[in-house]
Amino acid sequence: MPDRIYSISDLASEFDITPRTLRFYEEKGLLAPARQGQKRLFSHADRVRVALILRGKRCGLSLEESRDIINMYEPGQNNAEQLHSLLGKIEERRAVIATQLADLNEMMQELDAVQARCEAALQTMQEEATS
Amino acid sequence: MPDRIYSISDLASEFDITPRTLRFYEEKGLLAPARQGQKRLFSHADRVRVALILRGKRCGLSLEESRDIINMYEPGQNNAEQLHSLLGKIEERRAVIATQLADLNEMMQELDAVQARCEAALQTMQEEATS
DNA sequence: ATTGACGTTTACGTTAACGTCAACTATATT
DNA sequence: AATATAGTTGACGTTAACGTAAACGTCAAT
Repeated sequence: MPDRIYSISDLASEFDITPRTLRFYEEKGLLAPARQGQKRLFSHADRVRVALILRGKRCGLSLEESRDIINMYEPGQNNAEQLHSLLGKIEERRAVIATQLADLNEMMQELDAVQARCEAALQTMQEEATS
Repeated sequence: MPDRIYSISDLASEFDITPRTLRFYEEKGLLAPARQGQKRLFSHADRVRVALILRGKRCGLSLEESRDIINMYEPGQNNAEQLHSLLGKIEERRAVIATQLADLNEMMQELDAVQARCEAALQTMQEEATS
């Protein structure tokens, strides 16, 4: 049901955030849910945007960066200049992500090494205990 | 020269941060440079720690998280309980990094898709112009 | 001897991303 | 009608990670 409508607390509980957070995201221009009087009505598209924002956060993006990237996903009808500028931004972002991937892989390798040292130390302790 | 000594501005300019930042890291317990009177004397080991902190930041870690992870790298002489706890933390961190890697790869793929759409749009505009 | 470059501590200011009230509205239920 | 439930808009508080400014020490060079 892609045309389902979500209340603010529906989305809040689903994504394990507070209503305040969703209002804040709207205030910052990351969301623009429909209204019925005062109440916010979140669409499926809004829900996807929330998921993208949270993924961005997990990657260490600021809300502003997330907003920019999410806006990339909806090119709309642009002129050539805008498209070129967008391609440039995509290249920049790609570079950032590339170094981040490299950094994460490094950290992972080092954790492997530390883990190996830990297990070796434990092994040694056990051998000493049974000697 | 692994025994070289760095001034605070040496490291600041090398890593493109301010002296204030290095003092702040010390204040937060991430660094503990030697002193000669008032002056801080940064060793090669301190330099490595700074690099680790900054890599952590690029990965979206808080300073506290970076400090914890860096401390993992120097197990020192621990007892079995500490080693087990450390192994647990390593596993947790490994899981976080794994999802982060997945998130980044997703973002990268989506950027690929947006880029393709952009280039296609530009292509179309060019063809229209020469028709 | 004073200027300038570099360092120090102390302390207050700032931004991002919300948390936490308070006071109010609307709707549904008992 | 009164209560409960879910929503709203301010407005102020909070934490992390520094920035910025003041006031001072030190040492070499002019």
